[in-house]
Amino acid sequence: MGRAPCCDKANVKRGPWSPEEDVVLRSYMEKHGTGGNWIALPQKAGLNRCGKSCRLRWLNYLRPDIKHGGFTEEEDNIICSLYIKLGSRWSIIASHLRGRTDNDVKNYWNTKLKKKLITSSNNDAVKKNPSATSPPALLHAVAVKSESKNSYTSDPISKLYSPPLSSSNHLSSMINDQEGSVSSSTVTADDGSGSSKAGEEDMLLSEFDLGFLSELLGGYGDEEMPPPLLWTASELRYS
DNA sequence: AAGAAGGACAACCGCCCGAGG
DNA sequence: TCCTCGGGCGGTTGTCCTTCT
Repeated sequence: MGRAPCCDKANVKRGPWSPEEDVVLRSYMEKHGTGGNWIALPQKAGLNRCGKSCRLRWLNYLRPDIKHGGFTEEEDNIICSLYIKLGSRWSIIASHLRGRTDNDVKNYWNTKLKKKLITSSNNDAVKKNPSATSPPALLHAVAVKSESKNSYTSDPISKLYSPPLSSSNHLSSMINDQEGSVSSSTVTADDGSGSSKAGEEDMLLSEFDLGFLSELLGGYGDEEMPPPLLWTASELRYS
């Protein structure tokens, strides 16, 4: 028996937001902030929407200083490098890019960056070894994933690159503890069920693959990452 | 010109976790 | 200590737009 839904889905509007709804939500947020409760917000604001939907709309679209599209080469490098180090921890990756949201980064990765990486790898592999007909296994895994609808747990690249973290608390401390770099050594190899051994077994990535990817990406492969650009509470609440 | 296919991205779903009672 | 609730996250789906045939 699952938990009760956060709202009555039959009685709330779903789908794309209208400009009118955006105006209502934005003006309410500018005047009151979230009030510490997203679930109650739509009722207070006079919106016939789920609280989570309001939250998502605000964080990913209406929030001030949000940038859409136009990812720079430098941002590409940061995203790729962090993906190598952290896996699909989009919120953390997004925190390193001012004005970018996790959803934005995730979409960008899934639609463009992943393909770009695969293309680059093919070209590079051919340059290095003309007789080679396929990219390294790791990048092949990306290609496999892009063609499948496998779940997260069976995603080969997630498996390889995503040392499961024991808790979001750990992630927060990881971010806060950073003094300008994201090190793979700060990531706990833990499968989330208390077995670190399983986590270690997941670290199947060879040095060759990591080196290859770093070389491929250039930029931040083995260098220090720029510090995360964390949003302050006031920025988030906009109150 | 019309339909199909693919790309981009907004939005939803379901799960996990921490806080608080 | 247990339970409930809300926030947050990552994966997936839906929709619109553009390009191709």
